[in-house]
Amino acid sequence: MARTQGSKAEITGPLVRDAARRLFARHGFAAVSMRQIAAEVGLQVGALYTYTPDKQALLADLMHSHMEDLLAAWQDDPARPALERLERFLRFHIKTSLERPEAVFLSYMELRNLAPGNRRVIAELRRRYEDALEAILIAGEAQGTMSVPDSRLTTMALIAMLTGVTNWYREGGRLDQDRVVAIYWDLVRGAVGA
Amino acid sequence: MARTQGSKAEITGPLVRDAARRLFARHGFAAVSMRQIAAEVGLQVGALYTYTPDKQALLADLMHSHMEDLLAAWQDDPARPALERLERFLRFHIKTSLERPEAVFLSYMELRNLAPGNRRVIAELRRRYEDALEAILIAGEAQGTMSVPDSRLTTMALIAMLTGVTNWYREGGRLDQDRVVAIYWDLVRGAVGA
DNA sequence: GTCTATATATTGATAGAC
DNA sequence: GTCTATCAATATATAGAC
Repeated sequence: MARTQGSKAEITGPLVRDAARRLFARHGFAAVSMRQIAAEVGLQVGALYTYTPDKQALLADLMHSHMEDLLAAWQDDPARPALERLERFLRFHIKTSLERPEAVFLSYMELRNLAPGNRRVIAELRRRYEDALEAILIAGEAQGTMSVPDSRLTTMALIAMLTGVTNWYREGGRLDQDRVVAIYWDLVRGAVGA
Repeated sequence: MARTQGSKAEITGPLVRDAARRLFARHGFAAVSMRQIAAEVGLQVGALYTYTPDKQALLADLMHSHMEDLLAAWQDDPARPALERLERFLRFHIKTSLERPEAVFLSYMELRNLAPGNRRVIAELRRRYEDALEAILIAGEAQGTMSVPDSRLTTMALIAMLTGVTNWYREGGRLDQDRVVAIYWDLVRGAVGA
């Protein structure tokens, strides 16, 4: 028999995660209390522990599922020209960063507040994401369509540059998403000497 | 009469600030207790309050003095070619970031943990620093030596890219500072279409 | 200037009623 | 599944002795 539609657990669980993600991103993991999260959802503290064994697991879970989503959503095709792959990566990264800025910011910033075991796991996932970009730069260099003197440094530089979009972009601001992508693509294309 | 040389206050005060800077940068402001800071310096908690009225003021002071140092140290010459000014800015920014990574990281990340009044002050100083770079990009566009379709976005993108160096650079690692500067300069020069 | 001791508030987490 | 009540730990900050 199917699970009860609209059972409270299936509604409240995601709400708890949403609130935690938002608050952690805005104020930092350590600065947010379980009581604040509960209040944001309209619960009392005790009820949160139906949805997470503890605060640390809540953070780790948010970061973990974000990185898994990211890696699952990124589909590359090594057979295509490297420049085309790079543009797709850029568009993917900016799109994700603007759609889920809190999750991106969390996974980027809160590694230091993870327990060592959790940190290793997330660092490894992040590494795989970085490697996806680096593979494109290496291919571009090999194909002669890019000039990338140090693929590792360039990878880190480009990701830092693109992720920075979460620091200043405001919905409904001066630039819309397509325009942002277009400008970043100009910058990145130039940076890799294409 | 001159102040007593080597009085404890003149030694301990900076030590407190150093410890706080290091710990705040590593674990985040909210995650660090006054007890941890005291222990790092070899004091008991109460003694810290000789050097700061409270924890918030300690953070604000660290960020404030860093930004003031940064702005005082940056000397631009608008009469020089924009490309030359840009290279100097890049060298200055990377040099500072590698010499004082904790201060740079703090001022970049902990705005959110400042009380509103302090936040306004630091945000304004940061804005002035960003404007110093943007002025160079605008001059480059005007001189025809750079192609910068959106000077504000490019400013934010370049600063994010350069500041990212604190995330991965390790003293004694694969690349020394001059090599890092050289590679970043290739990236930046390309990005601004020079 | 630093210590010990302490006031007061808040934290993460648990127990048991409903 | 959520509440109320509570525990033990820890937080910032202050007071007064030395």
